[in-house]
Amino acid sequence: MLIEIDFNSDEAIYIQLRNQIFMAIATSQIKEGESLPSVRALADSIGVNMHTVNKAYSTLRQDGFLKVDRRRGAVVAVDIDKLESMSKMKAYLRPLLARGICKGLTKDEIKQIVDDLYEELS
Amino acid sequence: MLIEIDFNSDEAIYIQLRNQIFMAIATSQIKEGESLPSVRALADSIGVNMHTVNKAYSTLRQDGFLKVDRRRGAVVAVDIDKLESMSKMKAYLRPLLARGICKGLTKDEIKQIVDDLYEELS
DNA sequence: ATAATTGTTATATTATTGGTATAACAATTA
DNA sequence: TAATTGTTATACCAATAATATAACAATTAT
Repeated sequence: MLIEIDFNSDEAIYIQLRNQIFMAIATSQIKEGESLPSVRALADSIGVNMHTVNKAYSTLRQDGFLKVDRRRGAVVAVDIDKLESMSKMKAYLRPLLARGICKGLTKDEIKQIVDDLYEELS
Repeated sequence: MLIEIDFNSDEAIYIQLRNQIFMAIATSQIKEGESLPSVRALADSIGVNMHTVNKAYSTLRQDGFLKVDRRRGAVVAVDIDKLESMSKMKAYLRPLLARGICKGLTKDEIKQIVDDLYEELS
């Protein structure tokens, strides 16, 4: 798994990590049932503290993307709750779309971006 | 202008403020050329410190949503840079869509949410 | 059986950020 | 002249992000 952290970003490291794991799962670079590296191994490989990785894993577990097995470590196991996912997506999207609308982006332009990203991520 | 702050939210107050101003501009509750309340007046009306409002206004100015006129205060003046807006939108959307794809949301379901939000925000 | 590795938890420290509290400044307005 | 504007500066407190050790029980490998 290829993880790239920008240490000059204003985005927290554990958030960057979480986002890249989102993308790795979406693009099937990591598949359902497979294990992620151990917190120590991943921390070592990207040069951050173990707890930073642990925090990313913990939030992913809490949000239903991983299940932790004592034997196999952090295993990809996505808990599908469509209603909740739709609701969260809408809440996250609302201020973003409002921002775009202010900047004159049309509905079709937004949908085009969605198409592009789906192409990129699937 | 109706501003509602959730003091129990984990979202920073100045971010909540900024997002609601995005939405107020998008829905034309505040129109181009109109002034926002003074930082002190708005701070008073929602019960927060002046600097919290000032921070929201400053980021909005920096991102090209307001221009500050010594006489008229913070005036809505959206600077349209479509290329940059598209680029930012794509960057913001990427981890969100990755998250949605992991949760099994289809392209059409995302587009439906975009439609709903455009209906709500325009 | 022993040693090593797993996720997890606990504590402590440092730096940064968010928010508040005063206070002052120059420019503008009433 | 007095009041209000955005802006800036300083200080303080609380929460968060990240690091550094350290230990624990459970599991795995030797």
